[in-house]
Order: sequence, then structure tokens, then C-alpha cells
Amino acid sequence: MSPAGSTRWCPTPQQLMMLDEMYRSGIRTPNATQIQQITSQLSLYGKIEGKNVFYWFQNHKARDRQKLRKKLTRQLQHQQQLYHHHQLLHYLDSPAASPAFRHLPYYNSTSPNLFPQTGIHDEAAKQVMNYAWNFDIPERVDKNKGMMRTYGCDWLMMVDVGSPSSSSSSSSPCYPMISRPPLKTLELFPLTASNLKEECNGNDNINSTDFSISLSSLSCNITGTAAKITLSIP
Amino acid sequence: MSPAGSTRWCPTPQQLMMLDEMYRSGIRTPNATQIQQITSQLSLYGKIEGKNVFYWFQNHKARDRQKLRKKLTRQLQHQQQLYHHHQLLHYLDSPAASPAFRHLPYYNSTSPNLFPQTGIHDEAAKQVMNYAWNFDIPERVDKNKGMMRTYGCDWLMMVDVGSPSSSSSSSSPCYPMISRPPLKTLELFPLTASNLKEECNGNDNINSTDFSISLSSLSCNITGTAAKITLSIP
DNA sequence: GCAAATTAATGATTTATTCAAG
DNA sequence: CTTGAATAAATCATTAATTTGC
Repeated sequence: MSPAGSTRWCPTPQQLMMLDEMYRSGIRTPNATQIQQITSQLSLYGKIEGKNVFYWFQNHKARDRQKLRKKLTRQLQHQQQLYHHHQLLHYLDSPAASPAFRHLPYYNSTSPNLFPQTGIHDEAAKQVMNYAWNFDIPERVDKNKGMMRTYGCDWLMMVDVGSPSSSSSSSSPCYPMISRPPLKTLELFPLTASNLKEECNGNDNINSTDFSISLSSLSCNITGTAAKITLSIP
Repeated sequence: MSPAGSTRWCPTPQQLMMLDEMYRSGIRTPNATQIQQITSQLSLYGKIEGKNVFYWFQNHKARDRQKLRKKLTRQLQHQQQLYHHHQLLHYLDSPAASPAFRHLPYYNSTSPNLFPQTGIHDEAAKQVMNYAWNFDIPERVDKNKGMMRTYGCDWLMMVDVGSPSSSSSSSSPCYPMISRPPLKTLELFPLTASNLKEECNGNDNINSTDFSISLSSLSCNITGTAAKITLSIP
């Protein structure tokens, strides 16, 4: 059921574990770049698209919330403790930072940032819902599938820079967390990050840091067939 | 404020009128193709992007609904008329067909379908939320803007096939509703339309008609400049 | 044991709500 | 105050677990 004619993504156990670990490590709403990286990595363990990653985090976060809300409601009803029932929801997005979760095994995971971004945007972009659905990984790409998709206002373009012949028969050990992804992502017009929100931490207003990466003269010559739009970059 | 440094779309009066007319003529959730056509047309009257069109319909529909809901609530509270308060919401998406709106001036507009699509999907695709954010119109395109965006699972690619030099100083009469759009759109992978819904009419279950357009070997050779995916950024 | 029938999880969409520019 | 834009909540739909009758 999982392969072929299936209509919806069916995550492999490994993919699931990795996603879970990322979630536990604090990732909630990965930005476009992060989604690309995650997708690239997870593609080593099965077919996956950017949108799957996006939806997974969306759903996981939402269901975490409602689970907690439900639990909270019950507690309140049963114990009639009237203290502190307001602020709690604000911590839902960064449970790792919340004392309320310290007792859970995984929140104490000392695993560092799984995606050591260029480090510049990381903070500012945390809450921005900008995504790019991108190609499947070249080698696994279904003939007619690859295409670019974005959500929000952050636009990405994925470029295959001659991905090596790493049909790599998984000599990879357990979750090689960081590894040069099979695809290079190219951020085009990251744009100003308007409407940043702060749900997690204190409500310090982050004043919309602009984090554009300017590309000089990317001569786009699309000779692609289906999957590609491989903008061959010189 | 409207030009240059503005961060959000500022519709011109003409654009607004046209959108309104389309809305009144029954368009609620235009599909990707329709959005392209609309965008192309409206671009004659000012800068506009596909997403603007998309959002406009989204918001207009939503606010129409809530306005009506509010009105309805008041009526019910004030008049205590208990009749017919259930079915009403079902008509909100096709108010033109609802007797409740016949008294409004514009719903009687006899304007025909503004976008005489190929006619095949029109019905089935009515409720599918597939969109593509596309380029600005070539001539007005901001240097760094052009890019492809999609929402949902319907993917489009817009290609400028040598848009003419119609810098046309608006010799255009009143809302030339149908005219060959300045851009040609190229649908890539329309895909199967699962989960079609019927909101407007009776709830006959439309058994998910599959309307994929299979393109064999679309040798996409985009050498375009203009609207282009010109990623060339100085 | 083993399918058909139910129920629970969860991937994917759509609608409602909120934010903020003007 | 209006409304374009963005996000979160609700909902739909499909797949997997689980139960049930044989």
C-alpha cells in the first residue's frame, strides 16, 4: 500500500523517527531552507516531498497543541486548580524550552541543532511560514512529478548541481544527521520577513530582519523536461 | 504609497470593479487557470500578481459570509423567526443562485461567464483550491519579482512567449472582459483532482472525477527573458 | 487464522481567525 | 475602518490498527 499507486505520503519508520527527533529538538515551523534540507535528508530513506515535511510539522504541532489543551482542560476540571491557566498555551511552540516538559525523556536530548543554518536568519525566520515545495530528489523523482511549489512569500528554487552518482547503497550508518544533502538549494528572494511572531519566548518584538541573499546573474536556461527546471548554474 | 516601496498590493479602482463584477457573476474560488487569466487582464490596469487575485477572492468570500452570518444572527435574535436558518449557509458560495440575493442589484446581472474555459473541468474543478502564483506581467515586472508559486497540488508554469510591445496607454474601453491575455499559461501537471466537494448545489456526491491532462514529453525550453524566471539579479 | 467491519491515526485541504498596512 | 496577507483551527479523506464473526 505504501508504494506505487498510493495517493498520500506514507512515511517510513526511519523518516518518522528523524522527523520526531527534529521536532523534539525544537523545530516547529521550519522555513523554506530547512524544509529543503530535511527533505533532502529524509529522501535517503524513502520517497518524500517538501510538502510532506511541511504538512507533517503543521499537523504534529497542531495535534500536540490540542492534546495538551485537552489534558489541560481535564486537569482543570478535575482538580479545580485555578492557577496559571492562561500563559500556558504560549509555550506550546517551544516545548523544549518549557520547564513543563523537562520530565519527558526526549526533551532533555542534548542533540544540537540538526540544521546548522548559515546562522543568520535562523532566529528571525523561526516563525515565518514560508515554504517551498520542491522537487523530489533527482534520482527518485517520478518522471512527471518534479516541480516547484511554494507557500507563503519565501521563494526558493532547488537546483541540481550535478548530483553525484551517489546511488549510494546506504553505507550510511544510523541517521547521519548532517551530511551534504544530495541537492543544493538556492534561495532566491527570501524577502523581508514581515509578520514575525513570537509565540514561544517572551514577546520581544523582533523587528523584521531582512535577510535576502542576492544572487548575481543566475543565467536561467531551462531546457528541462519534466522533473527539472534544472536551472543549470554555471 | 501605492507604487514602489509599498509592501502590499493596492488595487486600482478599475481592478476592484472588475474583481467585483467577476465575484458578482458567480466566481468564488477561481482555479489556477482562471487566476492566470484574471491576473493577466487586471494587469492592464495596474500592477498585480496571481496571489493578489487569490487572496482577494478568499477574503471577499469569507467576509461576505461573515457579514451574512452576522446579519442573519441579528435577524434571528430580533425577529425570533425560527424558520429556515440551517440551510442558508450552504448557499453562500453560490449566492447568484440563491433567491435570497435576487433583490441585490448585481446578482441580476446577466453577464455571462467571464472566463469561458475549455469547459471540461470547469464544473469539477470549481471547488478545488489549486492555484499558482505567477509572474508579474512582463512589462511591469519588478526586477526581482518573477517566480513561480503554487498552492495546492495543481502546478502551473507561466511562460512569456514574447509578449508584444503593448505598452498600450490604456486605449482600452470599459473592461474588455475577454481578450487574449498578454501571457500564455502552460499547465504542467494538473494532476488528479481528489476530494472535490460540492458546497453550492445539492450534496450529490460527485465521485471524484479524474481530470488529468497528461502531457507527454513537454520539452520545456524556456529561454525566455521577460516574465521569466530570470533570476538574473544584479 | 483471516477477512470484513469498525475504529483510530494522520496526511492533506479548506475555512476561520488574526495581524497589520494604509 | 477596511482589507491584503498570513497563520491556526477545523475538517476531510485515506491508511493502519483493531475488533468481530466465522
